[in-house]
Parts: sequence; structure tokens; C-alpha cells
Amino acid sequence: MEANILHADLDAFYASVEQLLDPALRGKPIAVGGGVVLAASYEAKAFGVRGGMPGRRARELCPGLIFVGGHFKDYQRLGDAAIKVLDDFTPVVERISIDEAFADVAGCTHLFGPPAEIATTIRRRVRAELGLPISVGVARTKHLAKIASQVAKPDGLVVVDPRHELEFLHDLPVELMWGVGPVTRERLAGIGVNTIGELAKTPGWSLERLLGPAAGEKLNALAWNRDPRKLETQRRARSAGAQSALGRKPAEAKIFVPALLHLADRVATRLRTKSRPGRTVTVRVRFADLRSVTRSITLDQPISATAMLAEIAEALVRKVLVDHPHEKTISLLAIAVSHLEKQPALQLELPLGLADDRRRPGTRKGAARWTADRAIDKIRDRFGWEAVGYASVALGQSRSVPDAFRELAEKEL
DNA sequence: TCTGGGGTCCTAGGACCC
DNA sequence: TCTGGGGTCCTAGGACCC
Repeated sequence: MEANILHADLDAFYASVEQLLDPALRGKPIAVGGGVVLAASYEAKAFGVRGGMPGRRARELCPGLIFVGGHFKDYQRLGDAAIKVLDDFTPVVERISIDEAFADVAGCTHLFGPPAEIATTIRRRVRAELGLPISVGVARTKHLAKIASQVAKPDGLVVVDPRHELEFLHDLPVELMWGVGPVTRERLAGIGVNTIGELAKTPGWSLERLLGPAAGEKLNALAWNRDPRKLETQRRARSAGAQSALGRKPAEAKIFVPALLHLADRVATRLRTKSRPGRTVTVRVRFADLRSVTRSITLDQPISATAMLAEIAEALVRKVLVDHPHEKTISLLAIAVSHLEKQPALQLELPLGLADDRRRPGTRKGAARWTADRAIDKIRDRFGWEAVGYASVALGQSRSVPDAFRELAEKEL
């Protein structure tokens, strides 16, 4: 069995793009974002600056930190271009995010040489054609290839010889494994397990007791590099959602009703565009102390109408507030739709003549809404998102992340 | 003026059916 | 009639990833 799986990962992607576009930023600690750090350059990471960190905290850690506004269109363009380089070698590419993908080169080594050579060519081309550093890991399994690319960073290549997989793996810390975050790392440390080798030696029943049946089984398999996963080139999204941090707002209808309408508009429009209505609606309400609560309902029929989604979300939020009568302040609202179905575009939520029951959204009211949504979708197709809709005044001021950044994170439905 | 926004998967309890 | 078991779906919460 050869090491045919590549994992390619652009280094500090957004920050590298900024340094590419503005040479004055090269070699300097920079952060993309403002209120919150969306990405940090390696120079900034050296000071402990991390993605997701509040801007103020980042400035404390790194006094010379330079904040730059995001060139989101360029991120999309350059991320796509980098993945396209992989596509030139093999059709078996699984894109994980804007800046990261797996490729299986088993079928093309006769054309392009051994996997390590292909990886070297990919790195050279991305550097020459796009001006960006990219790290690549090469191994026999996805999990190992992913770890190898992390080890290779920044701007490196690591090939794991199939004869020496466990030697490579077992000295590494457990948190390099896919699926081991802060909580699991601490739990493992509690039983004296810090490296992947120590994890491999831990009996299965012990891991299962500590982490649950699925995680125990999975981690043991990964620690011995028994990772049977194949590349999935055509993954469909299983849910779609939108959220908005509100700062601190009173838990009142005049706040959450318009905010939910705005979120429902974002989500439902995406569902309609892709003809993927969904049956389960989930809302999340975060309180002032950052604890959050969810409520969900699963409908008999899938929905994608903006007003319908907004109404259901509103009912669920009211349920949350009834269950938490002492919470007077909310700091975030979220709507997600799951159990997505695939329906022919013209069949969406046409009136079915059923009673006006919340679980049966195909009502007479539904017909008018369907028409209204279609009208709004059409206007936006021609004149852009801002031309019409439910732009929320309530969200206007506190919107901390540009819409363009949200769109980068959206998965293809 | 105390931390973003998009996702995936797992768990556990309860309802319900066979 | 009572008891039990298995499977599936729903709901709420949580860990994790980019």
C-alpha cells in the first residue's frame, strides 16, 4: 500500500493574501479583522495571537500588531485557484474549506511521478502562480496526511513512509489528532495520556469510559493509523444556518423579531437558491453570560419560505424565554435548518390545501409567501442582495463581521 | 463595551412502533 | 395481561473543526 493521499493546506491563508497584496506588510505581525481576529500572520502567531481572539486581547499580546481589512473577494479567488492546481493532477479532490483539501493521486502517478514529486510540484506551482505558501502532507491515510501537513507547516512538505507510520505518529502530542480539542486533551492528560503513542497503548474500554463509545473507538483506530475513510468528492451540506452576535440587548420582541427576520431571510434565500428546503428548524439564544440554549422543531414538510422560517424561529425563541424567565439580556441569536431535502425548484411549498398547522406548512397563506419570496429572489438576482428585503435596523450597528466574510464560510448546499 | 460565523458529529433520554 | 427487546425518530446539549 502506497502513500497516495495528499493533504494541502494554505499557510495562515487570509494573512498571507494580505501580505501578498501589500508588500509593506510582509515580515510583519498582522491580523485580518478588527473587533475579532479572523486570521493572523505567522509573525503575529509568534506573539500568541490566534483566530477568534478579541482584537483588544490580540493588541495586548502583540503591541505592534497591524490590523488590515479583509480582501474577501481575493480570498475566494486565490483559494479556488489553489484547489484548481490539485484538480490538474486528479479528479479525486475533497475540499474541506476555502484553504484546504485532500487529493488522492493513486490514479495519476503514471503520468506525474510518485506522490512526493506531485506534492513538490503543487507547492512550487502555488508559490509561482499565486504567490502563496502552502504546506502538504503525504501519507497512506487521510488522517495521517492531515497530521503530516500540520507538522510540515509553515511552507513545508512531509511524506510519511508507510513502513514507518507509527514511529512518526506515536511521538506526537494527542491534540494534533483530528477530533481532539481542549476538552479531550485535558481528559486524556487526566489519565496520563499526552502523546499519540500513549493513547495507542491505552486499553479501549478505558478510552470508552472516558470519552464515550464512538470517540473511544475512533481515537484508538486513529492512534494505530487504522483510518478507512475514503475521499468524498461530492459532499452535500446537511444543514444551513446564520447567526448574529448582538452585543447585549434586552430579551424583547422588538429586538428579536426583526433580528430573526433578518437571519431567516439569509438562511431561507440560500435554501431556495439551491432548492434544498429543510424539515428541522433550530434556534440558539445566547445570554449575557455566554451560556446558550437551543430549541428545535421537526416539521412534517420541508420549508424554505422566509416568513414561515421567521415565524417558527420566533415561536422557538419565545419558548426559550418562557423556560428562562430570569434572563433579561441576549447576546446572540442563531437559526439553523437541517434535514435538508432535494426538491425540484418549481415544487417548493406550493399550497397543499392543508390546515394551517405549524407542522404542515403548506397552507393558503403559503401561496402568497411563495410568490413574495420568488419576487424578492428575482430582484436580488438582477440588482444585488441589498436592493430589497428585510435588512434589519436592529442588526445594522452591531454587525461585527462583514457579509462577505460570512459568505466565505458558507458551504455549498 | 467581556468573545465571530459557518459547519459536522456524537450522546442520552424519551416517545413510539413492532 | 404483563414484560421485554430492538429499532427509529426527535430533542437538547456539547465537543470540535475551519
